Amino acid sequence: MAREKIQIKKIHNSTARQVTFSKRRRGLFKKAEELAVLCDVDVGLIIFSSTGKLFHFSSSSMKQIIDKQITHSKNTSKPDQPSSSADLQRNMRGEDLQGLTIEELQKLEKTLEIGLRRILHRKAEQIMEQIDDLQKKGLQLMEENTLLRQQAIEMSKMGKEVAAESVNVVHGDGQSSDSVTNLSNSGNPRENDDSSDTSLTLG
Amino acid sequence: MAREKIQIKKIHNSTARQVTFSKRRRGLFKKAEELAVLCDVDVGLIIFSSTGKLFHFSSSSMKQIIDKQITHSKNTSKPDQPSSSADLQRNMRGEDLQGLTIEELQKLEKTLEIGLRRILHRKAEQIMEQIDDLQKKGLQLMEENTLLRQQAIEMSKMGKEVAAESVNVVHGDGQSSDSVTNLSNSGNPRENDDSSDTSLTLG
DNA sequence: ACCTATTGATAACT
DNA sequence: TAGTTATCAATAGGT
Repeated sequence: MAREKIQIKKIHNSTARQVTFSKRRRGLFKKAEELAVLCDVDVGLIIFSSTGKLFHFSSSSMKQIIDKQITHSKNTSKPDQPSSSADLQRNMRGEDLQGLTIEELQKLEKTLEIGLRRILHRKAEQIMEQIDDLQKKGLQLMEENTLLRQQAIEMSKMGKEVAAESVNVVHGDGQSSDSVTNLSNSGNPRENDDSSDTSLTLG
Repeated sequence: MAREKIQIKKIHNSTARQVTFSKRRRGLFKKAEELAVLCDVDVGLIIFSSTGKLFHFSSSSMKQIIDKQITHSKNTSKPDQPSSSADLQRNMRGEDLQGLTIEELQKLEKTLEIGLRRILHRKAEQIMEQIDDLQKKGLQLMEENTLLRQQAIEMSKMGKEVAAESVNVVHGDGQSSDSVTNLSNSGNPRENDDSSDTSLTLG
């Protein structure tokens, strides 16, 4: 949609692909949100880039709180119980239906439809919650990483100073810090951390 | 992006909202797929309409990836309950879903879908039975009618003969058949219920 | 559902 | 990565 029409197939030039990803991702998020607002629907959008970055948008979150209240308030009223609970439960599984009238079947159908709708809705919410969670954890880990890396650098400096004082380096076990020991990594070549708004990198 | 610029806020006219939903949903799916292909990324898109309908798009193995991530992160929390029969029944109604995992929700969904399918199947059977029944009764009545009509004709002939003899015609109303009275039932107050291709409505 | 004037998105370039 | 712009694509309102 621009200077030239393009074929919808993988862009092989990696730079161009990255640029297009950036632009189109924004556009997609924008349209997702517009749809959610205009039409009053729940929209969830998840994108995993090939480098493991996660981008997501979801329109429901405030909605969950409201739903919780509704679900809760529903429990206060429901004196309904025609046949036995066990019968009803079997009926809801589609068993022992032979004795039921069309009206009863219709009522059962409605109940299941509503239940199914709620379950689907909740499932989508759950997925979005999980994603939020992952994102938060990822960010925490990234911060932790940064901190540890700095500590490693400082330790490395201290090590050099010690070495300068005496050529005899005790190669013993008398290490002080504990949590830092496993930090020999540094083999982490990705740094840019261009993180835009909602991105998270999974190792 | 059209004849007139619009504000991004809920469309109050329900018809217009539905139309816009339809159009924009298509557009969004298209763009989601284009992004996935052009940039070689995994895209997952979930839309819940306000009527409970679910629309989704996902490129490649989104589902697996999400499930994996979720399963993995699940280990970090969740006390887990065995869940009583009463709980299950509420869950099947779509209530108290907050504590359930996605796996549990999925299982519930499957159970309800199967139950719903069976109920619809049984309902269709029931309806067919009733229709058969009505048809039989209808045929019976038609035969009975034919008979009665013939009798009427004959009576009429006899009446004419009698009339020929005497101008006094007896205008009797003597209805014979009994089964005709019960034919006005089928009172079904179900309303439109637009969704659900699988529903069967009796007029 | 189809049409089309208009707005919006974006490919190529800087 | 950000900004510009010519061009293509999406779509709001109407039929």
